[in-house]
Amino acid sequence: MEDYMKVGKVSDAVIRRLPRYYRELLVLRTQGVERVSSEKLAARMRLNASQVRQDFNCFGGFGQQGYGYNVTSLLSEVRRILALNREYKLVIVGAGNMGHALANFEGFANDGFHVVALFDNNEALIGKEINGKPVLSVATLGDYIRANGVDIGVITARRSFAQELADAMIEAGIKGIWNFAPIDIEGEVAIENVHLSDILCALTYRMEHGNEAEE
Amino acid sequence: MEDYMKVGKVSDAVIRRLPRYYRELLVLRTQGVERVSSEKLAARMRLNASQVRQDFNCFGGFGQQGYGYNVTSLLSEVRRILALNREYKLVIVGAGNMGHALANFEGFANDGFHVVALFDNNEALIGKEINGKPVLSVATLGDYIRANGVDIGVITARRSFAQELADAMIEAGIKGIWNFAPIDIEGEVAIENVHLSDILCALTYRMEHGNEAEE
DNA sequence: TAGATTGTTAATCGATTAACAATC
DNA sequence: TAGATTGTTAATCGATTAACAATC
Repeated sequence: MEDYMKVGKVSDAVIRRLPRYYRELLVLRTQGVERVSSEKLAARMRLNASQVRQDFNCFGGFGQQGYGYNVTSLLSEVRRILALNREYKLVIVGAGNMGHALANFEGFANDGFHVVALFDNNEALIGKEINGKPVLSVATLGDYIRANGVDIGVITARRSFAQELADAMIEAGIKGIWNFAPIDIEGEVAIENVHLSDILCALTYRMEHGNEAEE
Repeated sequence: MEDYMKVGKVSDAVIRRLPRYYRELLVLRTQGVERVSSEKLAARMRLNASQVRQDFNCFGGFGQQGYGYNVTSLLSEVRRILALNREYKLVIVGAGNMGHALANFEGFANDGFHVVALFDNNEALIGKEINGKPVLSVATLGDYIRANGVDIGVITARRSFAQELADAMIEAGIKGIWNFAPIDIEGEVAIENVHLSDILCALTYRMEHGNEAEE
């Protein structure tokens, strides 16, 4: 194992901040900023400078005393830590409105995420194309994943199908699942459950109870 | 102020769990379950029973010793706490794929969220309808919010417009903002920033580094 | 009453923040 | 060298978990 792979158990809070660092560093690079101190980066992100240094030091010493962090090299370290320095094949299961939106998601463009196909059980959709990607029958999902080495499965199907779709994809060797159905998918791969309704409810809570604790 | 309104400062972690309780209680009610103990509820949600009791006791004593919690009445308490016992008017700013998907979002159906209009600056879209809702010019956004008492603004516009759209909506008296643009919107109202790319990056992190710390 | 389970206080654990020696 | 800023240890803060008296 390479030296830079030796990371201890990293807390969920740190993992959630990594993509934010990545995003902020992209902005800094776009602005042509060459170096940044933990203090400046923290101020931009409304974090604490100690926290920024602690976070990066979970993975290695990327800074230099008296100088700070080189934006370009820190960016490339964070990319590597997030495993964004490779390509991913995605399938979207459920070709409804949400599946449609994700098939056109610009956020995929930059970071090597390639939607290779959508799946649905609606005969009217099967055989069509969405954003140039074929819509296939859910019956062929497992075989397609195996045959094409698909990495990530995105679930936008209804709640009642979500877990069995996940099981089928895991069985077929998928590495990660990004679930938008309103149920907590479980399984022995990396899973991110996104509950849009939950976020909306948190919003109404804050609208009602005041906004001090915002994010 | 009513007695039940007296809540101290509630941590973000608790607020994030409230919608999950709500969702789980809806399932229990659907299954016809009449009462539930903190232990059973915790087991279903993979939480700790103490935590469940602590969480509810931020807002009041909803249980009964030796009995547990009545599902129906707890559900109605959580609904009230989340401020879901009223109706909300929403506008969606940005009638692209994501705006389109949200205009059709089923999660809105149950909980009194009503999308009343979409806004875009694309002349080709203005005047059209999406899911029966008019697409209007962004130039009329502020006036529309004022005239119709819109509660929540959903931003699915591009990054470069997002903050100024938020500012305009806040100026017009909006109460909450649900932002999907890849930037952290700031303002003196309740705001939820959803960064789908960030979640996807957290997924690839876990795919690469193993899944022990999953959610 | 006896059993169950809450509400609540205390203990533990982990994450954030502060401090500072190391060093560029 | 002097100044700046890291990496890292220690202190603090807050959230989670355990324990148990109260009570239905």
